[in-house]
Amino acid sequence: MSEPAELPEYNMLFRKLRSISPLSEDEKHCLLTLPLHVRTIGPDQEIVREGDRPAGSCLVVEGFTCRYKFTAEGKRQIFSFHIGGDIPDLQSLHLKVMDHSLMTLTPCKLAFIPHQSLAELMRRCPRIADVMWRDVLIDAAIFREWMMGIGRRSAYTRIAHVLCEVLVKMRAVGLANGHECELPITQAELGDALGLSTVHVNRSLQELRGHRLLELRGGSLTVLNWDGLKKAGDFDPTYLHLDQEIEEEAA
Amino acid sequence: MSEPAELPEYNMLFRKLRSISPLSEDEKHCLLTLPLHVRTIGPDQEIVREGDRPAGSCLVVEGFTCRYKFTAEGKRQIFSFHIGGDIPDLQSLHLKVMDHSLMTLTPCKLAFIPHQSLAELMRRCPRIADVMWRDVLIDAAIFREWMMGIGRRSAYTRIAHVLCEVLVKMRAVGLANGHECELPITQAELGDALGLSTVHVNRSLQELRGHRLLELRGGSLTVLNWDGLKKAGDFDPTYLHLDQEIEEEAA
DNA sequence: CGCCTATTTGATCTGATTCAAACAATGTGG
DNA sequence: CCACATTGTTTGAATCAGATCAAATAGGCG
Repeated sequence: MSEPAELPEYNMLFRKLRSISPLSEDEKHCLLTLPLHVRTIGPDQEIVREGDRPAGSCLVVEGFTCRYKFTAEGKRQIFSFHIGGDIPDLQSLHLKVMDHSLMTLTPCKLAFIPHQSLAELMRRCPRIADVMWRDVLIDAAIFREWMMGIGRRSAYTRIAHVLCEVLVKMRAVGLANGHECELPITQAELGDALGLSTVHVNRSLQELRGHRLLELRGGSLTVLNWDGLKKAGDFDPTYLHLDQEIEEEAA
Repeated sequence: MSEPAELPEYNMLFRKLRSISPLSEDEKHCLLTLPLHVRTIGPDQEIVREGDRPAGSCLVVEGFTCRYKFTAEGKRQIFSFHIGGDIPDLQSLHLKVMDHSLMTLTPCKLAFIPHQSLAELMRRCPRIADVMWRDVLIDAAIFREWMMGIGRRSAYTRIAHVLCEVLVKMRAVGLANGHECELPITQAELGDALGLSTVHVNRSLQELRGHRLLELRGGSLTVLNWDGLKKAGDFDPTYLHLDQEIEEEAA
């Protein structure tokens, strides 16, 4: 029998929670009792739909997913991107009806966790419940930051900002090497996330490239000038509330 | 000695929590053990500042407050408005450093609650902890909805939407009579919340008035045509996750 | 190779900003 | 009770960031 801790689904969950707050051995053991039902899904598949009442939440093990909703006029707003370790619909544990949808952007490995098991875990291990609290609060902080971008920053700044954010988040869970990471997101999707048209995303991206701040091709992001990009994106990672140690090694 | 339940600070807290989920008598009693230190503050006063590490959270008893942050170029984004019963910085219980600021918009009565007391309450009364979970998750849902507005809806729709939201929230805690409520918020503040210039807020508001949907003068909002305003604002209150009973009586 | 999806380019249009000034309402001190 | 200061609302004109429309390229991949 394989060591459960070595299973990628538990491993990603550890790394994510660890990026928020250190975990004791006890707490890790506690986590290992969580039943995770892994499933592989193709790209552009709905996971949960607005109006659903899911009986469990899903952990992203591999791939990229996003939350979104459509306007009455059929315009899409993407609220967040999610990567390995994230539990995008953790909220459905407390808010029974989904007020937005969830889909894959790339092929994904997802692990489903029954709400009951989650609730039990949090009852048995309050420290883990606290980390989950922190997680949903950080989520909210990211929403605020995106709001700030969409409401008050230029397209150029906004794009730089979100790319900084993605890189830092990827680094925090060990999915980036140095200033490079996977980013298989189309310009149209970026636009839907940032409240911009595809055309304008394309042009602003060209500017960022022109300023030698980054490269973004073939589904992968390379930051050429981290300080420059941070400045261009008005990016200060405080709002991500990463654990101090993690944040420092990323500086 | 006066009945504590009659004190307005506890009363507002009850009403707010009640709007999210029904409370048992036991739970109400539990709440009454929370120490609330009431303070009166003038308008446009900072309550907590970005970077602070508050030792308690504050309950709004009377008046209007908002969360906000400034861009590097000095543009302000308001993230949310808060009314009686709200605990705008509940998050500081779990995220020690504030990533945004909090200020009063009008003269306010605020009640401060030490984090320690809050934590104890939630430990002693898990049902109340659950309601608080729901509350911060609803907060996040409102952020998403605002994001949607700023990113994808026209100025006209956006303003209609936020006014619907305010009225529903006021009604939920008993601060509105019918289709009328206090709304002592300037057009500049509305603009900072919706990512619009004051001038454009003014013009869109005139349109809404012109369509006989509402009146907004002297710090008070009157909705003349609720269905019309909902439609104009692409407003569906699902995201507010109000308790069913409350939602129905507001329909 | 040919199909499909994503990126890029060009031209035009428009919702919203900016700047500037007038106007209204409210409050303050003499 | 009035003069004046302050803050908020309204109007007009000019400008611009970003949208839209349309078409050309460029990649991937069966």
